[in-house]
Amino acid sequence: MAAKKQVIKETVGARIRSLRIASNLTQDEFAHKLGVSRSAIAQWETDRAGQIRDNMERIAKVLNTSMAYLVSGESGSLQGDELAMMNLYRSCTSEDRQILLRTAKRLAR
Amino acid sequence: MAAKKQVIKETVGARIRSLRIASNLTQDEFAHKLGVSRSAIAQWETDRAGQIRDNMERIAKVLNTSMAYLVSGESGSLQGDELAMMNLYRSCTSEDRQILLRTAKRLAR
DNA sequence: GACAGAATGTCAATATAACTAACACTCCTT
DNA sequence: AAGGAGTGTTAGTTATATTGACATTCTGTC
Repeated sequence: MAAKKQVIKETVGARIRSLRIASNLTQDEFAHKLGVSRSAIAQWETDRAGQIRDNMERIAKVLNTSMAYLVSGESGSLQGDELAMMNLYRSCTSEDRQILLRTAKRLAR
Repeated sequence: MAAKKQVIKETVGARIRSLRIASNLTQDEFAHKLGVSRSAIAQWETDRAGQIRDNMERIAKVLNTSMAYLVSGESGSLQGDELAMMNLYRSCTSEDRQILLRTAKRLAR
């Protein structure tokens, strides 16, 4: 109810828009991929409405990012292929993680 | 009773509960700090209902954590073996990165 | 065990936010 | 000027978060 004009420049909407454009998607195409209306996208990107969690997860997947980045904008958050690599690594058993680490050590210059 | 394995809480609710208890707060005290009803807390922690963004921000503040962790269960910064893995990955050529990704895809369950 | 008080779980009803559909506006291109 | 593509905006609807009341479990104490 209180006025909540954010001083923070980087908003969730700004990050969504930035990543959508980086993916060469129009709002319409993006909406179709997510299964929501285009006007919902427009409102997300202008921070007029939030997103329920299910949609946040889909957004992160389609834009190859993490919910953590969308929500927080933390620069340390992994993106793209680095995120994919870490997700795979985390879903491995500890034995397989050691295999990956050894392989990476061998390949790294 | 040796060192307890650090387990990543699976759901948002589990993480909220874990942090609330770590702060020695009852649901009632927690609700009062946030300005919401106690039953809302109970439903968050049992994943019967989500939280709007404003409340997520307050939750993170009261529990001394980040929205990113609450939402995704991942801390913004990498640590230990994960950091080692990512450093190695980053020092690989793009060809070798592809190899690592393929290997990880094969190993991941 | 039985009781009381505290803490939490559950459910119907309500409040509020997300979402849709329709329309408006701005750029381009012809 | 007209039309189309892309996006912004608004009112209305749908979906979800939140509340309040009641139920349940847990923890001591007798």
